[in-house]
Formats: sequence, structure tokens, C-alpha cells
Amino acid sequence: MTASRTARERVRAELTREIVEIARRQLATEGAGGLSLRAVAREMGMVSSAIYRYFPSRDDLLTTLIIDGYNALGEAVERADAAAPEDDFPGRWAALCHAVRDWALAHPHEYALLYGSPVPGYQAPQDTIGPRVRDLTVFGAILSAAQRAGALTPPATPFEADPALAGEAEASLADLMPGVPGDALLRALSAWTSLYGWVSFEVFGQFKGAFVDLRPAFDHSVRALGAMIGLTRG
Amino acid sequence: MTASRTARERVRAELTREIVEIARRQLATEGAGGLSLRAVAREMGMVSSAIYRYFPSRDDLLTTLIIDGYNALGEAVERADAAAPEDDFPGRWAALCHAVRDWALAHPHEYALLYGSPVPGYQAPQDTIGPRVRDLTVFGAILSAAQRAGALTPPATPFEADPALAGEAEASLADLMPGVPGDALLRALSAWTSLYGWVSFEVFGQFKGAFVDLRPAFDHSVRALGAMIGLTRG
DNA sequence: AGTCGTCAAGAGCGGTGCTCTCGTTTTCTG
DNA sequence: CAGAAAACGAGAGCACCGCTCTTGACGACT
Repeated sequence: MTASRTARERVRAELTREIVEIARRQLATEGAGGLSLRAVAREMGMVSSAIYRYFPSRDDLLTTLIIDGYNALGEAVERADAAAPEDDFPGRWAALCHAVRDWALAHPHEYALLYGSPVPGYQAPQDTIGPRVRDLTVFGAILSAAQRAGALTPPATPFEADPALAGEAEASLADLMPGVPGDALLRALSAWTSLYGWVSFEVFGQFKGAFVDLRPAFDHSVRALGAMIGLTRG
Repeated sequence: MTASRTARERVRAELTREIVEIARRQLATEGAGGLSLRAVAREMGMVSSAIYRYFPSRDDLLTTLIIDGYNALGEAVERADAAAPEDDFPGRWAALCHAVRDWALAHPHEYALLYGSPVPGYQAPQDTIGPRVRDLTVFGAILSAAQRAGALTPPATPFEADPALAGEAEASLADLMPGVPGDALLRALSAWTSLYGWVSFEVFGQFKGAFVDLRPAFDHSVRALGAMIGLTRG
């Protein structure tokens, strides 16, 4: 039964995969705005209306591309983190940051789809919430592990966090970053926004013609942020 | 002579202004993708081809909207900075940050046009470079003034900047932020990317359903970043 | 073997940016 | 002042888009 039904379903799955693949290639070359169902159909030798048997609308196709993008980015981050020495927490943070930057520069249009302006009105259905936080999850694992290893020590700073706000942060991030004190979470949040702010600036061209060499500047910023968070070697 | 010529040119300028105004309203409601020359023409009671007498292409219309956006944001930032006590440098930094965030939240689609994914292939002609750095210019003025007032003192940090990189930063930002030492510039750069990273996250919906109250969290982050930069009261 | 669901194809709708042509009107000039 | 020149709005049209609906053929299940 499964075998007979699979005859149909297998070709269907294959065609679906092929559509997504062609769409991703179009996305990579033309950008999100240039993704056209008709062009995908043309490249597949199908007529445009046939695509709608597989994706009910252009936005649905975009949504799967978005999910794939989050997964690809998350995978890259996970790989980079796993390759770093487990107790070198500043190093793991730096590896995470460079993974994000490298992936974004290698896939600018997909990065724009994930972290740029929302494309249509906007969509973002619920299936996205899982892959969307894969990078954050890695970050949380690093922070939690550093905290457990006693390698998350607040640097001397003239600025203290409001205890109420710190508690709120602790509560709302308890699942992703368990055990991390609230003030460290707030510092980590600043570092996180700085990371994506930098990458967005660079990918979206705001840094055009600024520093001669952006890579060492990025690396310095990343390490300084790691120190600001309070990460030390375990 | 000017009066006679103005007969035509005045109505032309007026129509141009009206086109931009309608376009901005469409941009605010529909987003950059929903901006349609035909819709603008329809709303003006003109035929679509007539618009091309005033803007040679849709991208040109978008470009003027972008320039206007940079100017509006820059003006808001300048106003906020001017309203703060001149020698309260952490306060001026905080005012700048809140001005950026408030403006972005009030004009999300225009913010997306400025700091989101570049719209078509992308454009960004040279007329943009002036208004584009109005916010950065204010930031530079704050930093330079703080430095002159002796209110820019590096906080105790376990992380030192590479002198070569600091020198490079000093050289490339000498015009915008004269007199500011390189290591402070590097810290300021991190704070800058953190600011825009935060605002982009918030405007683009990445913070959806995170903290209950984003405003106090933002304010804390901003003040912590100010301390990280090394800003103190003069 | 017959029925029913799935599929690709085609035509078509309303929308887009943009081009070209054609009268008209305004401006500049001889 | 009259005529040339430039600017203008209107309209038709091209190629493209997302999306819908119908039609006919093929495959799968009873």
C-alpha cells in the first residue's frame, strides 16, 4: 500500500524538492523580490498554474525558503560552535559570531529574507518558531555552560542593571538560557543585537567604503563584546 | 523671467511634491513593495504614463523617498540631541538612541526602506551619502565633545584594542569624529551596531513576544552601552 | 473494469513597470 | 507678434506578474 501510494507521492516529493531548489537559486541570484513562480515553472518545463499544485501561493514557497534559511544558518552556527574547544567560552562566542557573518556574506539574499524587511505585508507562520531560534539556542548553551563552569563573571562596569528588569529577563529566557543571571542576560542581549546589527550593516551595504578591512574590525568587536558579556575561559 | 518660467515650473514642482507625498503615504501603509506608480497616478487623477514626466522610473521615486527618510530620521536625532543638556554625554547618547527607536517604530516601512534589505537589485546613488550619515554625524559630535570635555574615559575592561586597528579607525573616522581615540571609536562602533541591531530586531518583528516591556529593556541596554563607550557627565 | 482523485495544460483576469505615439498647450526665440 | 521648440497629458500597447478556473488525460483504488 505504501509502495503503491509512494509511486505518486515520491514523484510529488521530488518535484516539490526541485521547485524549492530552483526557487532558492533564483532567490540567491535575483533576491526575494525577483522570485517568480512563473520563472520557476518555466525552468522546470511546466506551466505556471501547475506550480500551485505544490505550493498554494508564492508566500508559501517563500515561507519554506525562510525555514530552510533559518535551518541552514542554525546548522552553520551549531557546526562552528561544536568545532571550538568546549570550555573556551570566548572562543565559542567568537566562532558563533563568525559563523553568522560568514553565512550571511555567503548568502546575502537569504540573510535578507531572514533578517531584512519583512517581504509582503508579512507572513511568519508558526512553523518558523523552531528553526528561527537555533542560533539563539546555541548562544544560550554557551552562556549556560559558561555559567556552570564559573566562566561568566561580570566585568567591572560602572553601570548596574535594574534588578526588576534583570529578573524579567531571567524569567523570559529561562528555557533558552537556564541558570544565567539576569544582568548577564541583559549584557548578552546587547551583544546579540550588536552582532546582528553589524552583519546587517555589512550585508545591506551600510558599511560601503568605510573601513578598509572589515574582518579584523569585526573580530575585535566580537571579542570585546565577549569580554563585555563576561565570558572567560573555563 | 523667473516669474514667467515659474508658471510652468511652479506647477511642476507642486505636482512633483504631490507625487512624493502620495507615494510616501502609500509607502507608509503598504510598504515598499506595495508602492505602485499606477496607484499614485490613479490617486492623482492622472494616467500612469504621465508620472514618468516627473520620475524616470519607480526606483527614482524610491530614491527620493529614501533621501527624505534619512533626512527625517536625521532631523529627529538632531532635535533629540539638541534638547538634552549639552554636557550630559550619557544623556545625549540615550536621547539619540531613543530618537532612532521612536522614529523607527513610528515609521516602520520607511525605516525598513533605509535599513532593511535593499529593495530591487539595489540603487543607492551618490546623492544619498549626505543625509545618510546625519545620525552618525550627531553621534560623532557627542563623542568629540565628550572627548574634549574629558568625559570620554575608557572603562576598566579586560580587553585591549589592537593599536593598528585603533589607528585605522581613527584615520577613517577623522572627519566625523575628530579627536576621539581609536579604542573609543571601536567601542562606539559596537554600540552603534547594537543600537541599530536592536531597532531592526524590534521593527522587523524578531522580538515578537519576547520581553513584556521592550522599552525599559532598550533603555537599560542603551545606558549600559553608553557606559561601555566610556561616556560620563562632563 | 469502472470510478474517483490527482495532475498538467491552457485561457483568462486584474495588476505591474515601462515605452512610444499623438495632439495640445505652454514657453522661448527670431 | 508669429513661428519654432519644448513640455505635457492621454492613450494604446508590450512583457511580465500572481492567481483562478476549466478541461482532458492519466494513475490508483474498489
